[in-house]
Amino acid sequence: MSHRKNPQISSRRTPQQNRSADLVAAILEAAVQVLSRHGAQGFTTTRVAERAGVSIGSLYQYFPNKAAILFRLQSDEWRQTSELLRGILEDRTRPPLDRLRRLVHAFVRSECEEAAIRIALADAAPFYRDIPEAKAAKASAEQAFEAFMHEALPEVPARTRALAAELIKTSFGAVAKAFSESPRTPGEIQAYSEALADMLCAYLRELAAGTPAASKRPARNRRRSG
Amino acid sequence: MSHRKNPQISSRRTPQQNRSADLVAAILEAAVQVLSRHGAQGFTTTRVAERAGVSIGSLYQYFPNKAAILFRLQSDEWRQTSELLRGILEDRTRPPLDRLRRLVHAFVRSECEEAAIRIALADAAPFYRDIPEAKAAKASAEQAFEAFMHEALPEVPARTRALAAELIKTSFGAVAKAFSESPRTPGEIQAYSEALADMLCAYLRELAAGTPAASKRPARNRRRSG
DNA sequence: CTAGAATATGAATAAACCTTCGCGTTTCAC
DNA sequence: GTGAAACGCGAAGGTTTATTCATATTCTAG
Repeated sequence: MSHRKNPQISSRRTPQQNRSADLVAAILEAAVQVLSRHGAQGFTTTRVAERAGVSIGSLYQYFPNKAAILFRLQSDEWRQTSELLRGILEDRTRPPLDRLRRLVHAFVRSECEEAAIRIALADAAPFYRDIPEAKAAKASAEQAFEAFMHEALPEVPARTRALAAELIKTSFGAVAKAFSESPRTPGEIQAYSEALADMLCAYLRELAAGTPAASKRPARNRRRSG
Repeated sequence: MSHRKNPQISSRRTPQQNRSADLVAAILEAAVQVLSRHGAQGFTTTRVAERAGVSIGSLYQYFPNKAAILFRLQSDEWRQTSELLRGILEDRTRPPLDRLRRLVHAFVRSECEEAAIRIALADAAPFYRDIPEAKAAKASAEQAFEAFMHEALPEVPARTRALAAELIKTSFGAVAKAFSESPRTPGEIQAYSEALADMLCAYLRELAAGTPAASKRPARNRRRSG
């Protein structure tokens, strides 16, 4: 496991004039296009610079290396998605399970849009994975979700709740990503989101109803505190 | 999406004598070691040959390219896991939900063993993805799971069941993979598997009980045939 | 034993790629 | 207007990597 070098992320130079800000914007837009057209494998600095219509030297004025560009794209994306999810989770006018259902639909839909770029970004994950700054972008949504779980399962022991939270977060993101990998019709997307929402809601309902399925589960391996 | 070249998979030459069979075996074993030590990024044909103690030329006698080696590793792994899962799913002496619970535990445990190689293989997926031969290795488990779902939800409409099957398969694999990516204690693994099993079982139970949570779900967006 | 097939070798080839550096150009503060 | 700082450029350096091929060695049938 000693093969992962922690790449530099902070930019070499910070844009101060308008033209350089435009240049950075052009690079980022070009990066998205290159990534979705050529995939993670074909994502090269030369191609990005070419597509952006700037010199390769200019690119390296503002990004210390290739990984920094990829990280920036992923980071922006996380931030954007975080905003979306937080907005839904914090709408206290609706009951929790209703919000969860909306969350699923919104997220799956957002994953299916621009699926190409999301898949490519995921493929490129080895380049920027393990960067501490990565978690900051997702922090907002994480926090909102913690609050949500607390609201949805007030009676459940903290340990159980934390476990459930992680499980839902994980399955949520992973399933949506897997689903976005092969193209589907809007109808399929709708039906699938509905099923995923059904599953998560069923789980939460069972947790809220007390020890889940105590009579139906084999008695061994019970490790609940109460 | 024109960037994916369908790589050659079939080997250039088939081993006929013992020494060449040994050579292929040595290469595959070395490939596993290189992959888990250096990751998908550091997986190079030179390193594999070096590690295996054979010449790079010999490697190319039996594998047409790098992707073929990776594909072979993934393929073997899928076959192996398929066997494991099928064995559990087809044990008709236990009730379906009990089998599902066992399935979860077995799968998560197997994913957590040798996590390094599994993560690296997933990272390398862009190299061998979209190869038709890939699906054959998983077919055995797929089929067993279809049968299982039919047994577990006999009364449910086929459409709903198919949707649930895909959802469970997807979330199952994705969650296990995500979970294996960061190291955990055996206790955590156990607790997490239990939670995942709880979730899947809750869902199946609700499906089996008829239209799930009809009264609790908003009336709009109902698209069930009945 | 021997010819031919199978096998093993590794230097060489060729291509792709990341990143740097020196120099010319534009902008801005004064 | 002027000097300095910011900006933009792209050829060139240097490394890595996949793959080939001519040659040498080993095996096996007869």
